[in-house]
Amino acid sequence: MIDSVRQTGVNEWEVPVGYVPGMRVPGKFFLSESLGISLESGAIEQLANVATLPGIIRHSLAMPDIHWGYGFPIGGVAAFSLDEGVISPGGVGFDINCGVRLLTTPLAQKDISGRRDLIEELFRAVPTGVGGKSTLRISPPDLERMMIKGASWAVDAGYGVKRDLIRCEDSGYMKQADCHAVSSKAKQRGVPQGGTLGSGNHFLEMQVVTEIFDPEAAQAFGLHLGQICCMIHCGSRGLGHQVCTDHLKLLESATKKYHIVIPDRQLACAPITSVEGKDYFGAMASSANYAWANRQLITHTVRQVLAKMFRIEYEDMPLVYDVAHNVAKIEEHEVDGKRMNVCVHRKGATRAFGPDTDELPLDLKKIGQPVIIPGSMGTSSFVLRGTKTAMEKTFGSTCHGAGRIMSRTQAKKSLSGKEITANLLKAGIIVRAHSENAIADEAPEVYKSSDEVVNVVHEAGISRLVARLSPLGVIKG
DNA sequence: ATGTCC
Repeated sequence: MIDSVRQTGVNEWEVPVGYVPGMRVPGKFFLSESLGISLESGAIEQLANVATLPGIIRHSLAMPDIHWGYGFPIGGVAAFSLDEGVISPGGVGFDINCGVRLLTTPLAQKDISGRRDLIEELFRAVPTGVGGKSTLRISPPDLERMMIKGASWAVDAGYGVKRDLIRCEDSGYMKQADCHAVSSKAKQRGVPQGGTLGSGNHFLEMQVVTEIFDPEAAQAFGLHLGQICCMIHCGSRGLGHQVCTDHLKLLESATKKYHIVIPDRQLACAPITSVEGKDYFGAMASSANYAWANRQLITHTVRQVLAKMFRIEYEDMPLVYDVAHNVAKIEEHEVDGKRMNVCVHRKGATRAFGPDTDELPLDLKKIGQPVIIPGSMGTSSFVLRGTKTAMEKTFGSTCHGAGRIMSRTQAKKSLSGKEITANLLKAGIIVRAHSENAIADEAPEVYKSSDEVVNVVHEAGISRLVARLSPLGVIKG
């Protein structure tokens, strides 16, 4: 492990104040010894840099999928006081409300095994790739509604059922959306992309439940062994990216205007109470809502395809849950024995609220929030549940996925997409993408093992394993 | 992640 970092608990490490100049609080991260081998010192420096920001509460945190990112590390969590704290686009990421949802079906593995026609049909129905255009007709007024009402716009417009909304984090929308803070350029990019998947690590995957770790929680989440599910991983597309780009520029000036000293330009930020901070928050919330509506639109398309192909009912494909893993939110947490509202940044980290949290629907209150963790291509995904320990240690947060260990350029140089596709097919996994290139840089070997990452958070107690899902067919950008 | 450089 890195010098001066010391172990403080099971899979729990502390970066002391003084690791970089100006730290206001220590850093804390969750990692096993074996994952420590691929830990980048630059990511720990970023974790420490975040601890210098005004108003940060308790710790700058990182999850076991930590890696080097823009300003903040990916896998980072940081909570700020509403009076003295700042908001930073680097703490949210470029893909605002990148997230993942899990849909169940009444199908069993034998129903879809080897069904290349299903994967082809999904690939045809759900637009993918960089600049992928929607087949739905989203008008500019629809876009405004998407940004204000999120998933509930989609449900009201007929793209889903009411129950979907109570199975989304924040019911699928943030009330602080402010469309006026979203540039016309961002809106222009958003209109044609409603209901599209995107590229990179985004995917739509047919999976089968292959292991149940926690029968009581699995039952409450509507999951059973051998069941076919569909996982959807995507975000706010060009709209969120443009919002991030626009506001980074504005916040770079605001950082100077408010005399905030930052150790890295990429930590551009503004007081949460400032006009610049509020504008970014409003634009970010609008993008988050767009992403929730986007995942809802894709869900609708998937349900239509499955209903038609397998003669099953649209209503028989309920949502387990939908989580955001790139977002900043105002949440109530206990700080020094007092309940208070704080601004929690999660960048490549998932909310994991424990049992008895107000936000949870009644039937999940005893169990805790479902946490959906996507695996990399060809590897397992997981469902976990939030815990009281997460509420105490991580502002109710856990990991978000496997975490990249090889750069995209390196992967394209050393791996062949064709070979990877053939190997996956041998393992019974059908992959469909626009190009071989899109497959090479998403190969299983460019990511940390998702098994190891979820084991770290399980053992540390900041979420608990519920079920394992194995891939059968995947569509990629 | 991203109309992978306005």
